[in-house]
Amino acid sequence: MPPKPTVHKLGDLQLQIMKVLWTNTEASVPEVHKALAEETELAYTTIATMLRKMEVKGLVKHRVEDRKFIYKPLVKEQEVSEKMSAHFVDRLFEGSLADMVSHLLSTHEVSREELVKIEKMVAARKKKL
Amino acid sequence: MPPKPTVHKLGDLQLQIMKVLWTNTEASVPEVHKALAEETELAYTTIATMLRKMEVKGLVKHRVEDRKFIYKPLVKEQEVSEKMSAHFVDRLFEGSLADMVSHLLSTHEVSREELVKIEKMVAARKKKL
DNA sequence: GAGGTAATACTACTTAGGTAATAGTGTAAA
DNA sequence: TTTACACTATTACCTAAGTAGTATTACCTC
Repeated sequence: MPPKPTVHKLGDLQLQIMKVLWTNTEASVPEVHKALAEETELAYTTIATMLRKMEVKGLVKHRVEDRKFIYKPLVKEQEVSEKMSAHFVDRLFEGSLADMVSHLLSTHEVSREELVKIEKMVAARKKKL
Repeated sequence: MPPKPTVHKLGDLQLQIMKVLWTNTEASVPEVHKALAEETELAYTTIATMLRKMEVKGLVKHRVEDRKFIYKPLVKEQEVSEKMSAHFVDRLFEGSLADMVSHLLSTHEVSREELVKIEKMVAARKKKL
């Protein structure tokens, strides 16, 4: 098994699959397929193949139970979000979080509630310095 | 020429190249190559090939001048950042800017200055609602 | 025990990004 | 006028993601 999967560049489908696994802690192929069916129209075998590839890559592992493959994540959601975010901020905003937020604020739809939430988080973070 | 390049998923190299073009408003292949030489060790032809591919994709166009290809961006930096950010926030945080910021704040190194900057931006944004 | 059903196994193909070697060409210098 | 230089053109590979068809297997039901 490969030790360190390069977790900062997961494809869209892989990420969707991971999200299902994170939410359910584990899932069989049919379960993943069903969970994604609402968003996309993918063949059953597509999911199965992808999971197999993801296992080779070290993102998930499986055990057999009841003639079914039960897949479990091998990487934490926290870690993936972290790596992906860091990579993204680096790539696009040279690592400046402020630039990123600035950009998002000026282009993204944001509700007052979200703004308040952000303010609170920033304030809290400031105290920790 | 393709009308709408899918601007929300540029590869790393393509983005680096675009950044050079945006900064210089336009650039020849040697110029791009030189600009990127500080960050990576890429063959001259790699840059040339990539620019050709990017032209096919509709990201850039070129004119000939003095026997050289001068490439110009066909998409604005603003637009690319916007699309890429939106896609990213959607993919990873189900579109919630607050979740994204929360995550970044808790995992990313942030200086006091950055926090202050963000606070100001949020406050300014709130007034616009 | 025959057959249907639900899984997995295998194989294959397409596309895009990335990387680069080699071949060709035209201009300027010697 | 020959050659070297600086570009572009052509071609080729590799990898990863995504997508899925076909083959196989095993179990369950009648």
